[in-house]
Amino acid sequence: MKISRAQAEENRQRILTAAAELFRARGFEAVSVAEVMAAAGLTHGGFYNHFGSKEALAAEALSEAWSVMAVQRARAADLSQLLEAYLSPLARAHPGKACPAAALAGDVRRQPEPIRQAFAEGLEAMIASLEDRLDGPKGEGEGDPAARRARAVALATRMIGALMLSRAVPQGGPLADELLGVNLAAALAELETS
Amino acid sequence: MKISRAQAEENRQRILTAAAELFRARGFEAVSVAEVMAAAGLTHGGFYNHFGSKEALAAEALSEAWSVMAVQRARAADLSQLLEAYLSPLARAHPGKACPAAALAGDVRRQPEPIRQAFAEGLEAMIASLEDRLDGPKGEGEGDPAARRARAVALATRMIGALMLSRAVPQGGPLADELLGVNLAAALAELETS
DNA sequence: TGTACATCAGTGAACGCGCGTTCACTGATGTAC
DNA sequence: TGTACATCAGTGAACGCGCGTTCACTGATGTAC
Repeated sequence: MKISRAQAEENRQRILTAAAELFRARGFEAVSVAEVMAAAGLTHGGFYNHFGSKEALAAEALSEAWSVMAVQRARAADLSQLLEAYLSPLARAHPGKACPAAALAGDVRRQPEPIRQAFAEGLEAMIASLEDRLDGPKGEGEGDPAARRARAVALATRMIGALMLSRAVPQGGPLADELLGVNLAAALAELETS
Repeated sequence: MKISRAQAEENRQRILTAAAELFRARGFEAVSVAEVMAAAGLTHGGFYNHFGSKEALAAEALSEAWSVMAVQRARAADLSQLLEAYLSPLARAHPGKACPAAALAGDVRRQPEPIRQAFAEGLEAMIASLEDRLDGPKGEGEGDPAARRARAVALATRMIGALMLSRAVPQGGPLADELLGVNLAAALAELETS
């Protein structure tokens, strides 16, 4: 049966939202097209009415996930609150709803260029938004711009690396908590000396 | 044809070495058992004479890769040399021969417990060897042990996170080099203030 | 030491399965008149 | 506004393919005597 254009557009968005969560939760390769479609309440055959290939879906879903993350970042009151939410047991427990980089950085390396591109764009946005929030609430004593950029790059690396590693080691063990705790403390300490 | 026991043992080791490189290069799921066997110069049917399952191979191959890395760490003259080698374009270009954590941290999260266990053991060894090398050549002014451990955990996070991210973004682009450069500089700067 | 035979590492065909993608078909939607 | 028809999003069976694993078989090795 045909569906109204508005309904079709809504379905496309649901596929994208489902894919953004499933890919983050389980990786690009372990999630099938049929599974994404089922999560969106559809059957797999219609997938190619909306996307040219699974790869095209992956690239769009990654951008979608980054967009949602950017909104969440913008909502944070300040950098320390953002860090506490990012490096939290809650974020660790739900990769499908948290940072795309921490969920997919390892996979992206083996994916084709469009996916790498989408990944890099989101990462650049994350770095830029961290940079904006470094050095006090309304940029009083900003110092060297290159140094601030470097601090933002290093901070993003720490955040993403810590969350990834904390998820990789046995859950519930001391190392998993230590990875979050140590890196959160180090990041917060660096904020003080700005 | 049957083969001598020594030859069989050598074959097992060749499978392990091939797997350690292939899994790091392309991930656990993207590498087939047949491919590993072919890389070891064998046919796929004999695989189960040596390992109970692909999963068992993955766990052993990961431990194997960590062992080789531990030897390489021990060979480094000092921590700054180790950092320069770890965060180098050469290491980035050859994931199959470099750090298992940077290659597989993203995949390990979705693997069964034995693989997570092997991952965590190797990571603990990496952290411990970094800790040993912090605070000068022969531990003069070591300070608080908990603080030294925390510095080692944070340093490992930075190393692994930087290498992973540098590989995920488009190769040859400025961001890939910036991720290595910024984190290497930050790590070396932290070494000064010990 | 020599001989007969059991062992078992390696081979390659075969298995069942799930994947990405294709396709003929359906029928409500949207449009031409 | 009403009617006839073309469109096209969604369905579900089918495709070719590669995977992990199994299995009957081979024949040099290693052992019992």
